[in-house]
Amino acid sequence: MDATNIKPTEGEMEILQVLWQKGNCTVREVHEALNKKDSGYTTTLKLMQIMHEKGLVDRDTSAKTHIYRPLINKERTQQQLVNKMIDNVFNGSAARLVMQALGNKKASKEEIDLIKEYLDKLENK
Amino acid sequence: MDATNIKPTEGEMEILQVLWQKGNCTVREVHEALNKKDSGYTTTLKLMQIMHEKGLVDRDTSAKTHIYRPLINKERTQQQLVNKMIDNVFNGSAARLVMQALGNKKASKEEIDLIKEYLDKLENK
DNA sequence: ATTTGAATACGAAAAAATTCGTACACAAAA
DNA sequence: TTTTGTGTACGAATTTTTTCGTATTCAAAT
Repeated sequence: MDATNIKPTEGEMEILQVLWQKGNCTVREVHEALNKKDSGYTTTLKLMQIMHEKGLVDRDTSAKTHIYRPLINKERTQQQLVNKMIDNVFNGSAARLVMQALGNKKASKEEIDLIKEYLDKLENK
Repeated sequence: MDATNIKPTEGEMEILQVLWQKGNCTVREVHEALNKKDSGYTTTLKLMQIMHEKGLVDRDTSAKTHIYRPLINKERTQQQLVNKMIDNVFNGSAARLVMQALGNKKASKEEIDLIKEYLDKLENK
């Protein structure tokens, strides 16, 4: 199966987040990074094994402790999910999504400036 | 059960979209708006009945054909989902989400201008 | 050599979400 | 009146996702 069009589940996304951020990881590292109090180590392990089956991650099994790394592209995956959300939640309007995202308390002054910069760049080409 | 903190499933979101857009609807109207070739009428019906149980929608059963309307707030729900995505997919950065959303082909010149306007408004207060 | 601890493998249970078959109600058309 | 079409109700099957129990392996500490 080709991983290009695969939509990771929510749990898988959480794991991918860690892998994208920290690079190669053991299962334990991921599990600890997630800091899940509500599910055990073997759950994370199983999830990562399934992700391997699906082709979402690769792993090095040469040592006893396996090392996982993401196989799918971060930006492309994010784009897919954002597009899906635009369609699914904002009736196809990217602008609406953006405004909703900016209207919340998570958007700090710095972030807003960053975006203005980005918009200027977008416009000047 | 209080619907405030409920996270609609994907299927439920699709239905809510229609209800938010069109206002009061029959099941058939929703089903047709969704234009799902892969699932039947009773599936949509059942989903909407479950949504009623959960308190996501209300319905008028006085006539034979029931009329459904959304009970949860569109903006608040969108906000919840966006926040979740920011955390879950963009490591907590709203700016990243926004840029990803704007970087795609769905963001037209008009949309970008809209957002600039919005940002100016945000800044001037 | 034995024990202990940390790791994987894997089947299966549990939970969540989706889908559908079928029964039944009722109004309108034949 | 009978038939037909369009509804709802609702249990159950299916599918997807998450969770875990248990067996096993292996290396390091005792």
